[in-house]
Amino acid sequence: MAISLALDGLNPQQLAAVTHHQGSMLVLAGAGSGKTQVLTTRIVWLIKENNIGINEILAVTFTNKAAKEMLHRVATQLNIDTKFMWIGTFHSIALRFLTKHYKEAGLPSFFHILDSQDQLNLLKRIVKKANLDETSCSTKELQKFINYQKEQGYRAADLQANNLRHEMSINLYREYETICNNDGLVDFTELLLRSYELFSTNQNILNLYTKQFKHILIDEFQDTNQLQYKWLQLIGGKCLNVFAVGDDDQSIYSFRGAKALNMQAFLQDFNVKQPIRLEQNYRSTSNILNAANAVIDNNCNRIGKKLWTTKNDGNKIKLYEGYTEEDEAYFVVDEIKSLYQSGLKLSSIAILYRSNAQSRILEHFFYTQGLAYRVYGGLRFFDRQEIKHVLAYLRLIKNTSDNEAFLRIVNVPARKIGAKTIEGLQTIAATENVSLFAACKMLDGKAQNCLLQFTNLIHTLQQQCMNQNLTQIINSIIELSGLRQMYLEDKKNSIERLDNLNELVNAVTNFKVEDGQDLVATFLAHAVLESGDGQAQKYDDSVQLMTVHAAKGLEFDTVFVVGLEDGLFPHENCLNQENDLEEERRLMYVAITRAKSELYIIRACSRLIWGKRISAPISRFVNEIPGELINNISGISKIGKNNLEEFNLSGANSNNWISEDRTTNVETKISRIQLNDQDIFLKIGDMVEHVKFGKGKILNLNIDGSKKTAEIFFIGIGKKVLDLTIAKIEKI
DNA sequence: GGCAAGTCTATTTTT
DNA sequence: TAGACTTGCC
Repeated sequence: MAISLALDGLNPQQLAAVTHHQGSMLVLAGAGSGKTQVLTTRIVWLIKENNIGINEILAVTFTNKAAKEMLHRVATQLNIDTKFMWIGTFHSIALRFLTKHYKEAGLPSFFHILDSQDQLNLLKRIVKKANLDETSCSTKELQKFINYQKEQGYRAADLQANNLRHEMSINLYREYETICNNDGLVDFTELLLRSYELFSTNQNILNLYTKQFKHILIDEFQDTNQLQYKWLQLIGGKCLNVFAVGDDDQSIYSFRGAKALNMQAFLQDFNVKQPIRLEQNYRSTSNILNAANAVIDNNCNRIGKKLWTTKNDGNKIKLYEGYTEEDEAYFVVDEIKSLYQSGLKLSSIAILYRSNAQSRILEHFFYTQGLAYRVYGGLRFFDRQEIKHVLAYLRLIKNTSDNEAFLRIVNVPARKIGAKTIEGLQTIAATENVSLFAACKMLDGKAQNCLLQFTNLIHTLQQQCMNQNLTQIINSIIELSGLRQMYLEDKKNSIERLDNLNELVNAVTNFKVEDGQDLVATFLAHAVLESGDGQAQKYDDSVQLMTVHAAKGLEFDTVFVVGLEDGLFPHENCLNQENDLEEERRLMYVAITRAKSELYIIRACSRLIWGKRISAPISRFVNEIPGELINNISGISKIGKNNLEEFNLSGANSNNWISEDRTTNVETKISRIQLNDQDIFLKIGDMVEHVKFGKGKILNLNIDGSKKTAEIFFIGIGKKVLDLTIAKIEKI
């Protein structure tokens, strides 16, 4: 029996969690402790052993990736069609409620979900319309304000101004609400707030679901915010079988409202006497785990747990101290090359960094070394302009009141409908209380013809919608709107954008919905809620580059954590606040615990930040790892082991940031040198190859009349001063 | 519509 | 500082 086999593999704590009977439970699941296995096995156990119906379980996750993984595992263990199961992200579950009860929720039957960028664009227009500028009213701040209020459960009408600025924000919030209601738009937080309000004001509907759901399971509980918690209290309050899994040590999203304190509140509100602790780690070697434990031990605000393993010590953690960010990147890529040559798969290696900007230099070295890599993050498929344009046409076809969609595409491709015409339309729309689309027919003047052509286009597409499938509709949009032609003529990124349009057609063709669902609405929601992975090239075997945040929930054989300097990791903005510093430390904990067998921790003694060369002390988190777990391999630097002494990198041990003025830094000096009858350009920091000494790095250049010399560090040899008029070197 | 000049922004990000 | 993005001008 598959089910008993699944239980056989569990340790006592995991078994207790999986088979927990009555009442709510909190599971404190450490990194690598088999959390997902526990959640999915519990779902299977509930269905198979306790006769719980597949639609009587609600399982909520934070990311689509986690939801998919859960569905996949449940499907394989139960061999059932999981499409009727209530497994999904908070947002997709909320959407499901709202779609079903749109009338009670006060929504039109066809509403569109705004992503963060759409929300920001709309707010920009609102701010502009109110005759405010960025300096007096930052739209990003306004976005934060509105989302925060919604997360607290407040509508604009609930708020009372306590100063002028506050009053302005509230008024703009009110205006935003009005526009969203008129145009049928719902932002991310609105999905949650509106479904919360649906339940709190509509007892019948609430009863329907509190009766239906016998068991509720929540993953990554430490990431829940205030609204999600209140939502859960409403819907899970009567079921009393709420099973929450989380790890307070991996709470890294408090900057966007996550409250790890919800875990403590949960114990009380849901009457959990004794939480279950999963502390056995199945992922990392003992050395790696001990390092993680030692670091996180420095945090005061924790529920407290200690991970252990039966695994061997494994290798020590390798510490490499480069002298610049280039040295750091060079070392990492070179080391990965050796690992690859010794048989390691590239896809089992990850490079983790604190901020996205750090990937650039690494990418450069990967590129020059010809190693396959993949960067996570960045522009996602459904966020690309060409895709958003097509989807905006689709939105407008389905809902001509969607003014945001209208504004996006009315002049894309260009149809001579400029800012003045749009202003005219907006005036008519406001006075006549109609949509911009409807206003097109009312505007007289020069642009009338252009507007007519546009509205005719939309009408034609609407006609086609009646008797075409979605693939045909998307194709029609791309052709008839002129988008394909526009991108054909595009000088930049033409091929890429056309490829993406084709990819969109494929995505639509493969998209399936359940009976009774509105295909277009569902597809549009899918595009917003699951905008998909980064568009980085997918090689079968490539090194994975990502931020530590993005790495949560993943594991790799070999992990390089780079940029371990005070000011970068922990980030400068977090150094002064103890709470912030603790969150940074949790981030470090997440980074370390991603590694299964090999962990490299790396820092640069000096780094170019915002045009200034900064020398920062090594990250305090590195110092929190016991010395006996670390093997400092800086001595085998590919660029020369004496670098650190030679450069007298005082910053390495100082507690303050030392900033050197870039103008006095010789690194920018570029000299033209006559060499082998060929002109080459050399500057400090360049890598060169010498016939006899091999690879090296230029440390200094001395150009004095006809005398041209360079100080170069050669790998494994050390520093040499060479006469550039004779020396046989080549730039590499 | 295209190009040059000017402006902005550098912490993390899922939905 | 540098790159992305926006604005302004012809």
